[in-house]
Amino acid sequence: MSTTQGARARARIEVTAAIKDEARRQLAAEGASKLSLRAVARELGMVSSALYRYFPSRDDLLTALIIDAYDSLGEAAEAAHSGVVDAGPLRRWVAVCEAVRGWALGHPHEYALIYGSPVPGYVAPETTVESAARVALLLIGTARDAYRDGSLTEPPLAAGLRVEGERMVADFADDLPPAVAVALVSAWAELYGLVSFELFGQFRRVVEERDVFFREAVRRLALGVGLADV
Amino acid sequence: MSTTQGARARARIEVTAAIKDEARRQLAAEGASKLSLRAVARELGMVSSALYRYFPSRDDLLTALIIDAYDSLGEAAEAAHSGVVDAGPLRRWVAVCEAVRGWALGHPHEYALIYGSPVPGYVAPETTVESAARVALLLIGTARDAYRDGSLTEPPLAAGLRVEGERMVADFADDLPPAVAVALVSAWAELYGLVSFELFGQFRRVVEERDVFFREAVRRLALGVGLADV
DNA sequence: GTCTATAACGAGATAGAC
DNA sequence: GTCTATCTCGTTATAGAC
Repeated sequence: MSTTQGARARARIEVTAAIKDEARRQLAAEGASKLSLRAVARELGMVSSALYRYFPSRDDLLTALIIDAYDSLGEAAEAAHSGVVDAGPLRRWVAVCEAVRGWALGHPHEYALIYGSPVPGYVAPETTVESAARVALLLIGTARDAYRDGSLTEPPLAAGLRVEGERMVADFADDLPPAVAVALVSAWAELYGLVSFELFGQFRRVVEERDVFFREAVRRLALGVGLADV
Repeated sequence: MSTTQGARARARIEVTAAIKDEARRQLAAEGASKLSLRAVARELGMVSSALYRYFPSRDDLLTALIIDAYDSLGEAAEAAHSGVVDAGPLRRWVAVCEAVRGWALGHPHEYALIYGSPVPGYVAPETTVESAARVALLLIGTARDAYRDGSLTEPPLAAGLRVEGERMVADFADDLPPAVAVALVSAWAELYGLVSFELFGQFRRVVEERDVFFREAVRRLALGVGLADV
């Protein structure tokens, strides 16, 4: 009995994975807005109605792909971070940023899915936020460590952003000074600007030495947050 | 005779504009990858083959929309810049950045077309680069003016980026020091990271006071390039 | 010469009856 | 779960109106 259930559960997991793999292939070929349950089913030799046992709608399949992408990116960033846990905050910051870029270059279509144009008619549910936050948590962590060991230089904070900074601290950057929270959010967005421009072709004929260029750019972002240059 | 030609030319311009308007409407509703010549024709009461007199292919229509978007953005940025030509470089930098953001918020789908995920199967031709460069030229201009009037503080340049910086100077940043060219390119990409994150929903529950947040962020970008805080 | 309309192609999506 | 009839699409060839 339990073996039957186990086999059934295993089969379900396998089919779910096969569906997502095929969907990812279509994502790469046609773009997220053209993702079609029917086409996925056809490619897998299933009938479209069978897919609804695994994903109740196209949007649910999309959501699963988005969460997978955020988690895959998050794991890559966390792995890179673990590799340098003993290094100083700035080196860890750079390692996380380089992992983000590396993952993006290796998974361009999944990157576009989560950080590119929104899919028309699709709104991401709350379920995605936890996975989406993983990279940001690592970046916040490096700043927090630098703050705790006293090596962090608090950046200036415009008067008009004091309240906003305090709200940020309360919401997701506990312990940190408001100025650092504000700087972190800017640097976070700017990091993805660098990655997106490279990935989406805006650096063509503009940046050639992309590895060094990126590393130095994210180093400067870290300095802007207040991490020490050691 | 010339009036006939004029009428014909005028009609052609009007029809071309109507096609692009309708295409933009579909862009907003369905996304670029689903843009369909037939649907555009149907909505305009034309037959699909008639469209080929105006755009030799679907990709050419897309290209026209992309160029229009870059030009519309460029004009907005140039207009904002003209409004503050007499101000210092940093104020002009901020004005240009705010114009970019303002245009993006007002034209989200056209922004997604030029700075969002690439359209699968479409490659932008060289024809787009001139229009695409207009904002960047304004930003470079502010740095050049600051450099000429002596108010620019040259940012540090990593050893590994010297050659790259010199190439950038030769390619598009004549007169400027290599360190400034490199910093400009980073700031340029980072600017669009800020705009994209706001527009694509990543700031939901993260940034609330978006006007002030953006202004202060792009001010910091300007300082990173070396513009003086006056 | 400039335009629009008809018709058709091959490919693919879709809805519903069975 | 299968099949079919009917849609969509980009694109081309052709014919005729202005």
